[in-house]
Amino acid sequence: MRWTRRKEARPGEILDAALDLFVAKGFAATKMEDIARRAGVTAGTLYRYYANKEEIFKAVIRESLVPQLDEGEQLLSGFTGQTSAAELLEMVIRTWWRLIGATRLSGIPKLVIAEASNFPELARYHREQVIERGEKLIGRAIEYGIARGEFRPMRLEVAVRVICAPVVMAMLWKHSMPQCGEEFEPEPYLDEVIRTLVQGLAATPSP
Amino acid sequence: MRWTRRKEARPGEILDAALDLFVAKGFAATKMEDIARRAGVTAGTLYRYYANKEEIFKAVIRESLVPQLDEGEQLLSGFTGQTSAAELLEMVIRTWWRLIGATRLSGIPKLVIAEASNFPELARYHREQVIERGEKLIGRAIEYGIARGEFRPMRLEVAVRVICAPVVMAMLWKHSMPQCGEEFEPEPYLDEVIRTLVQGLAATPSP
Amino acid sequence: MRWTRRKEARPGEILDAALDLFVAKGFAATKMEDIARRAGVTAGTLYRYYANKEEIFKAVIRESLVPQLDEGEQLLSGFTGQTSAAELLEMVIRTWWRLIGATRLSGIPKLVIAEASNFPELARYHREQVIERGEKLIGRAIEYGIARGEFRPMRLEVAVRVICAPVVMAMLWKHSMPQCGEEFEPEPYLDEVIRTLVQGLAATPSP
Amino acid sequence: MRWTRRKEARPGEILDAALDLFVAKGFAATKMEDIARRAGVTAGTLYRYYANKEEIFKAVIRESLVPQLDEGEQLLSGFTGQTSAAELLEMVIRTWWRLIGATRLSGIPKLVIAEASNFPELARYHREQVIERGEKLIGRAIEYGIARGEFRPMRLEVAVRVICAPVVMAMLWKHSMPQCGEEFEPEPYLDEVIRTLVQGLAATPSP
DNA sequence: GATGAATGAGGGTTCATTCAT
DNA sequence: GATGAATGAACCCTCATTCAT
Repeated sequence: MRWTRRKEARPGEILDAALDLFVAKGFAATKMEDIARRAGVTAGTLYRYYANKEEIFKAVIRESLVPQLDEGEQLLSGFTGQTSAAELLEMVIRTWWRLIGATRLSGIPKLVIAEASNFPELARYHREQVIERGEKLIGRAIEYGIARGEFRPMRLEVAVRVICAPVVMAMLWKHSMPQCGEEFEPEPYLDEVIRTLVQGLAATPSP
Repeated sequence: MRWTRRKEARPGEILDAALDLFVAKGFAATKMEDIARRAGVTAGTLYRYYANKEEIFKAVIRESLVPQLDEGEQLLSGFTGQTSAAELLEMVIRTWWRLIGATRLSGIPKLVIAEASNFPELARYHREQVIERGEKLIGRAIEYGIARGEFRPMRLEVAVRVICAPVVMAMLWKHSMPQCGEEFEPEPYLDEVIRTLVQGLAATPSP
Repeated sequence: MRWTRRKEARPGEILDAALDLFVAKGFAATKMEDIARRAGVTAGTLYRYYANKEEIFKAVIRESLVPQLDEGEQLLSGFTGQTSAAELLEMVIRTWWRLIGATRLSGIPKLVIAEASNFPELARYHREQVIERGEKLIGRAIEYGIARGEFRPMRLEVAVRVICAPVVMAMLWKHSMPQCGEEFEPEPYLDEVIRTLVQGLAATPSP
Repeated sequence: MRWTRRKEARPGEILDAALDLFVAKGFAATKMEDIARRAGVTAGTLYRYYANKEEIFKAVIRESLVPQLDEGEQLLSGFTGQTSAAELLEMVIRTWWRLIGATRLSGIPKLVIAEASNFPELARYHREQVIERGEKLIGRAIEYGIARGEFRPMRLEVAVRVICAPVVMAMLWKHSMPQCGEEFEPEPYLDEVIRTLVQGLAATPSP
């Protein structure tokens, strides 16, 4: 048959294909026809759902990361005062990795970083919708640790980045190291990251 | 004669211009004519020195970081057994930032990460010539710390990445955060990184 | 049932919508979907009534002017020998303007002139069905004037064009001048046209 | 040879080709490649000289009509008070026809009228650069005639249009009538136009 | 050695048209 | 009879690359 009624499924299939290709080849090197073929349609069809390539790019970010963030926020909102800050921090990082880092979505940071200068509006959108919310989550964990005396006092926004950096890097490495024949094992790396951060942020033990 | 000097200087001027543009706009969005104009020549001239755009890209990556690494290695080769591992680690990170992070060269990691899949051969080259040497430098500092009992025992190649991650991220943020109106201040961030790493890697004090 | 009526009304509604759009934007710039939307149907439906865009265009031209011409001919057929040629000429021009010039149909000459080379067959049809009949009408008025000695002798087919030109131009200006911010007032213009023609065609008064 | 140094000749050749095609087929129906082929280059080359199709359109109007208008103005600026207004009017019309109507440039009005709605800016430019100057020329002739008592008093801007209409129509007919197998002979038509206008505008002879 | 005019392949996008539902 | 999702052929335009000068 020429077409089956999948109007509702199409946008998702398109974004799915686009995410794979953007992540694999970058924005500019991804051709509309490639996206179309992978989504099982022809190039013209893409334009029924998205005005142009850039809109697809934006939709990919919007539709894929934001829901994961919602879920992450919900999962982490329920911790009680019985959890130690160290446990909370570990939980945040491991949840982050499970929901995003271990999935295809881990390719998005690479995309956003690489294309930030060509699509500043997109970078801003990503910052507002994804980064700021994520940083808030992490910020709360640190605040909690400092308040409890578990973590030493420090500037919140700086500490947040100290924690984000190794996780974001893990996502980037996951997508760039295999290209040069190197393998990247996230697990031992993340274990060590968590250990180092927990110990590194800890309030110095009173003698 | 001035031209002779000019002729010999050309390749460097071209790579100089190309680095600026690649870093600012990415590989695909950088036009040959833009490179030419910025290098003070016309498009045709580029082809006297480089076979095509990809070769310029590769040359930029190849030529730019290696000399800095040479200098870095030399600077750090002279430390004596009197330096503490913590001091050494700080010195490594601060030197890294001074020689690379604080300069235009900080834009290269973004490029390599973004284009790793389109230029796997180049990614491999960069890994061998830059990353591996850098990791070796850092590995030596960790080894030294472990041997002295200052740092707790850990898998070297993992620890190396734990240290690299926040510094590389600083370079990436420096080039992507301004695009979304956010400012990134490397100094307080690096201070905190160093503090956290030093404390986080330290051997736990015997009670 | 309403649909039956609807079905019979459809072609007219389509041509109605198409006329508006063709006149406003030209043939090429008018999209099938725009026509459909304005006619209250979807694009696919147009093809139940017309084989393609060209056929719609042709139908628009064909169907729109001819009925008006019929009416015009009828109105003007009844003049008696008591009317002066000058009066008759004025009546022809004013009727022409009232039935066509003052309506949407005034946009058609622009269309036909612009697309004559792309649709020669249509141009020929328009000439035969519209222009020639119109010219005949005017020709009769002139003949009448010459026969009565009111108008000086002249070549009929030339005189006809001398009379048509200012009226056709009025229709063209009406549709092109507003686009450049100029307003076109047909009434004073037509008054002056009539005055000039009546005096200009008059047999020179015997001294 | 691959290319001969004709940088200076190219723009003219391109506009030449474009004018022919625009006049023959309209703006939208003229393909960039057609223009290129007729100008003896490839499509890409057009973009070295003009940013896009619309710019070519604008350049065609600008470069072709304006110089003719300059010449026309100069030719007509030298008439003395000895010339009768009738002679002057005839001279204006015949000069207009000789410099524009009898040449390829006679195709431009059709273009402008047809595309006025799609390119309002262009229509405005044409009005300012061409029409207004032309109307001024004609306005002066009428004023002169009224001042001398040769022409009857009338609103200048209306009279100007009464005179322009038949000449512009001649240019339009010249380009649209051949498409429907009809031939248009400008000479007898213009003779009659002039005769009618001169007589039609004349002050009525005192008895 | 340098220029820059010209090429031509290829990408993004549009839209008349088709046809399964 | 009507729909509207999908197609695919063009078209405009870009730009890396070439090569006569």
